[in-house]
Amino acid sequence: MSTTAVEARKSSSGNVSKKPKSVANKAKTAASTKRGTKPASQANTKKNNAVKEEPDKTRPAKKRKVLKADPAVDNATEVKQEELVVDGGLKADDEDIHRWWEEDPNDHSVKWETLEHNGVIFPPPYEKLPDDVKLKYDGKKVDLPVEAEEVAGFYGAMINTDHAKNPVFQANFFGDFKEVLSTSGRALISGTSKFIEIESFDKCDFSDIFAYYEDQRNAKKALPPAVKKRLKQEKDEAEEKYKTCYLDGRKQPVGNFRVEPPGLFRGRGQHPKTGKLKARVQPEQVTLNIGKDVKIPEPPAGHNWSEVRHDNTVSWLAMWKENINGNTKYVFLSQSSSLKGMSDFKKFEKARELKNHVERIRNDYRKELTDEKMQVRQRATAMYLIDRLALRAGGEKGDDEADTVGCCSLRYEHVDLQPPNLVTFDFLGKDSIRYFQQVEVDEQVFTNLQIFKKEPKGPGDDIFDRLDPSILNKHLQSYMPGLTAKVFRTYNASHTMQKQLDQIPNVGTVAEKVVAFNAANREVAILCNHQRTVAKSHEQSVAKIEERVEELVWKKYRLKKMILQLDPEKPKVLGKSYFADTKAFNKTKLKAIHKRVVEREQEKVEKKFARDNEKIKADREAGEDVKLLTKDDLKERLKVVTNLKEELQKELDTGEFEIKSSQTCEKLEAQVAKLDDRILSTRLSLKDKQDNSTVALSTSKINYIDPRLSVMFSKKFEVPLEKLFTKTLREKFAWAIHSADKDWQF
DNA sequence: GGACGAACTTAGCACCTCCGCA
DNA sequence: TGCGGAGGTGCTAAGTTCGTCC
Repeated sequence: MSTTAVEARKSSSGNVSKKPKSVANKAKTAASTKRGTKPASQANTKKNNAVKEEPDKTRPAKKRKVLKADPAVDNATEVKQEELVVDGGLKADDEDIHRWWEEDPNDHSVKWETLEHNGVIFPPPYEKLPDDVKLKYDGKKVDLPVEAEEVAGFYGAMINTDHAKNPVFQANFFGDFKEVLSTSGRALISGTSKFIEIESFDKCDFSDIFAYYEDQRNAKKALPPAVKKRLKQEKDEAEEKYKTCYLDGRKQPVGNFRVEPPGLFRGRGQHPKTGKLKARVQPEQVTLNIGKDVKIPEPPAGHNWSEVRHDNTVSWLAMWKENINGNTKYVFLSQSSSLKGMSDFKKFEKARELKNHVERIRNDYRKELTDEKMQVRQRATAMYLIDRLALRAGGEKGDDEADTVGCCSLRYEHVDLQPPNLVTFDFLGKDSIRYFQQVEVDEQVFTNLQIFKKEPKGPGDDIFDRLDPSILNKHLQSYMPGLTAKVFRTYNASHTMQKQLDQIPNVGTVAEKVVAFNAANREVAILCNHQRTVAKSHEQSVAKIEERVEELVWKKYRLKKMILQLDPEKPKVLGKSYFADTKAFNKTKLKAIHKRVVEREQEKVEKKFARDNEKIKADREAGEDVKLLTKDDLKERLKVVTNLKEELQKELDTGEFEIKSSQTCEKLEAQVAKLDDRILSTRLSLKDKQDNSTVALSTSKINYIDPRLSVMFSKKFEVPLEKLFTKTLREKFAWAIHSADKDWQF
């Protein structure tokens, strides 16, 4: 990915102009969006599907149907026990494992027969600030009604964040804060009955509130480990019953069983509503979905649920509507549940099915690039971009959302054309992540894009004005049931990973193989434009590693100088090139390195001294009869530093090195070789760090790369799966771990 | 056939934990 | 052994897709 893309990310606004509504002059001849019945293969959900379930002993064992017809899952039926050695902690012979992925996937959109759960956990009620912690307005402390104080606290706790510095965030927060203030009472000058009107954000001083919450955070951090452990245990115990549910009698983990706490909406990019008050959700707003004839969880005392449903065609356990965008929030099962595993499995099988159609689809869209009908030509061009660049479909967005686009919603200003066939894409995609790519495209694609940008179109106009995702997807369904634009992303990601893995030679250490695996993963992440913010400390830590490399090279320089000092004839034996780097340092450079090395050594001694004294202090408090270290002790310890300083100065002045009598040329050469190894590995890790600084590998690993590829790699290359999948991922992908062998192919 | 909404997947960030290095 | 930082996890925003309604 280009550096430019990264830089632009920092200011997520990018340089992309917002589409003026006046030019929303679309002649979108959208085809019918009326859809037929869901294809069986897609609407493919079923009951009795748990991964690590605790079987309900009261129920008869479920009948297990083994698939034979579907070649895609043939591997699943042929797993040998000994191949399960790297199965992520799941016992190979575990009879408790419900192997739903080996069962008949025929389905009728029923997700469960019985469902039992304990509802959701609500966030704790607001705790008032201590009396001495107040918002200051115009320099005066003010008393706020408790409702308004809570909102002020939301902002006050985060004044050190980038969000809080965003003017839109501030304006939205302040607007809602004033509204809460007007409905809940008025602000008083603290300790008086005098009202004060809060009208200007700039006159608000949240620093006391911030300091209070910061203290709370630090106090929590500083708790003794035993207390932390106890608190965690208490929390776990209180939450235990919400963490699991029973789906068709099998115990399943629940995902987000906590209702989202109130706060300020943290919209990404230039979201017009960022900073608005996200209201506290009351039980009266929450709808539960649960099986019939089971105990309905009690709402919190004095409250009622909005509704209790028994809809077994959906997988959510609870839902409510949030107040900012009117979106529905759901409580689902956890990623490691059978229900989610099943839909993951189906997603990847769908992508694999595309293999059988992709050539035909490509041939067709290549032909259609010259179609007379504009809509067909646009569709073919969009298909080309989705297939080659892994773009998202790109649905239309409203004015009350951040201005981001995907393929179908690309606008004039997002695509720059440089003849003969170079296209520059520059737009903000999902999460306002900048997509910046220069690509050489087919001549006809280039010509088409020129046509789609022709006058009278200008900035703000859609490139694909005859197209939207529903038209595109409807066309795709004619090739394969359930095929949508999104499937191409999964297909291309997994296909790329397979190709990359095929190129890795099965040699070297486990660590080397993991590096190669991650490099393959990185190719996929780059394809999908998965980025992450460069850590604030990144530059600093890179500089630190660079210094470390420089010092290693300097150490090598000294060793080689010593060899020459011991035996000036050595270049004849080892070759002149061996000593070439003894000329790499001039006096200025050496001085700088010496200074750094001496300072660090001094710092180390002083830190150790302080630490030792702290320990002694603690021992004394515990009643031990020990004396604190004195300034003289420190002086004594610092002698090592003084000696080092003198030794280096002498080297600089005379060019002569102090060599211990026990040293020999052979020993020094061995040390040089060791340093070479260290320099190489440090440089490699630095490169890895820099290559990965802006690329997020996890998103593609979690969502796009068929996990069976990773399992195959683990087994074929004898790399423990723990090196590729975290514990959570091993749980999420239990189905893949149990169904892929070393020969599995996407 | 467009608007809207439900249901689900995909996504990055923030916080926490734990491991390796000095 | 203590500390910093990498890696892991939870949270929730932001997408896609598809069905319904008018």
